[in-house]
Amino acid sequence: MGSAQGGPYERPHRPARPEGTPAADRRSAIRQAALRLFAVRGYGATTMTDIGAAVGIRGPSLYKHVASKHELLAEIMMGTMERLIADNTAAVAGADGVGERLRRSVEAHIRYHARHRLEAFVGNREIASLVQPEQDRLLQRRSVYERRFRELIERGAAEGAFHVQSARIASYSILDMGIGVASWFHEDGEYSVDQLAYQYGDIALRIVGARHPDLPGEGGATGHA
Amino acid sequence: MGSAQGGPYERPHRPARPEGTPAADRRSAIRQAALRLFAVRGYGATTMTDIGAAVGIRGPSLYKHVASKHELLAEIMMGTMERLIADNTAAVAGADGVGERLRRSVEAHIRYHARHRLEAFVGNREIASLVQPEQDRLLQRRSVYERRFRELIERGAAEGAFHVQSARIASYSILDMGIGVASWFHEDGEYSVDQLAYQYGDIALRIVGARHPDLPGEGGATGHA
DNA sequence: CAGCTAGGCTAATGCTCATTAGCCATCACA
DNA sequence: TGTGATGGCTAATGAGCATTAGCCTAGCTG
Repeated sequence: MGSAQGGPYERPHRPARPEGTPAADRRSAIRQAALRLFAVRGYGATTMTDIGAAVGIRGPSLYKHVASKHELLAEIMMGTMERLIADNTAAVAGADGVGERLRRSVEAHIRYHARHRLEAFVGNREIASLVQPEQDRLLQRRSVYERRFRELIERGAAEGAFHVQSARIASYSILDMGIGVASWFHEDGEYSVDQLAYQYGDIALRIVGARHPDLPGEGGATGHA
Repeated sequence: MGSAQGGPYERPHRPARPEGTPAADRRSAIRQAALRLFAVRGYGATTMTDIGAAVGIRGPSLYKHVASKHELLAEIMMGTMERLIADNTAAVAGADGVGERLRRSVEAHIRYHARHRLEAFVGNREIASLVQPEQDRLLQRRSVYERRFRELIERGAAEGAFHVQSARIASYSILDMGIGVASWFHEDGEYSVDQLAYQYGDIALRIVGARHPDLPGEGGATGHA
């Protein structure tokens, strides 16, 4: 016996569950592995065999857990967008004033892109790899997210708290600089996620021309808490 | 007669050169077509047949003009990076003072990302699709480009003209917001390339905490040096 | 007008993949 | 102890693709 398959291969039957691994764990391990591979090699260059190998099984066995490679991508990307929106909702809740709301929104944005850099990275790069019903849905959700920033800045400008030439451009520049974080941030780098979020919050407030106590401008870093 | 190939196909022999098309033009038409397709579908999802069809020939005929699909991508990406660096060099030449140098650098950065949005878009998204000698060379060139911004900001901070918490983060945020332009800019949109470049120049100066006469903001001109 | 070259074309070639089929061992549970 | 479900595995299947081979015509050159 040994290898019961009868194939010419030497590999013994691995115990089906190395640990106490309920089905859900295995599935999420697959998603994690796929995420890492999509981030490093790109969706198109990642094979089901690669993903399987990363969790210790063969490519075809993945189909016992996921419907398709596309489903994996769609799930990762949609999940990312939804969490971004949910984080924004939570961040903004109970904040008074446009300045505070913008700061919290930006901090949540940065925090997400730093903490979940792979998700964010893939979520931004692989849009063209999505197939049609999903691609449109994703873009719609993204535009909801973007609109929140734009409208917040428009409101701030209308109230006289912000001073921008274009709310649209201000919002894009703030969002895009956050997206960039996902491509260079490293956990063990110079700054912690919290420090990063705080600094980007300051930068965003500068972009919209808000004056606020923490950043007097001249001697900028001085007063900050 | 008609189709001299003898195949079962109905397609007549297209004149080899619809216009006065010297070899170089055909080659650059191919590069253009490849660029557009890479941008829209992604490198991996674009086939040689697609590229051929876009210039009116069959996939295999492309090999009379280019060595491989990879070569096309590498050429596009390297060319983009080199022009970005060259534009920066030209922009900065003869500029006095860190503020002016930063403004001109940013304007050139934005201008490139708006005018050559497809190149810039592909250049940023398809890094993982490059094979090894080229990928490293590209990343090296990119880090040269990034370093220019960072060092400029460091210098400005040292001179007391800029006020940033981190030159690295300031430079990344400026570069990243420019990269973002390539993904949403549209020639016939709300702003011209020049207007866009100017606005982003202002934003960059705000990010680095430079006071400057053009953008008083709310009493912003107050402490102006 | 002979012949070379450039640049098309079709038809292989030889992969690489995602996905499906069909088989089997383990295990929870009766 | 028997049995059904779960989750592995190998071996198709079928498609798509980059690239190569080999052929052919038109047009220039002499």
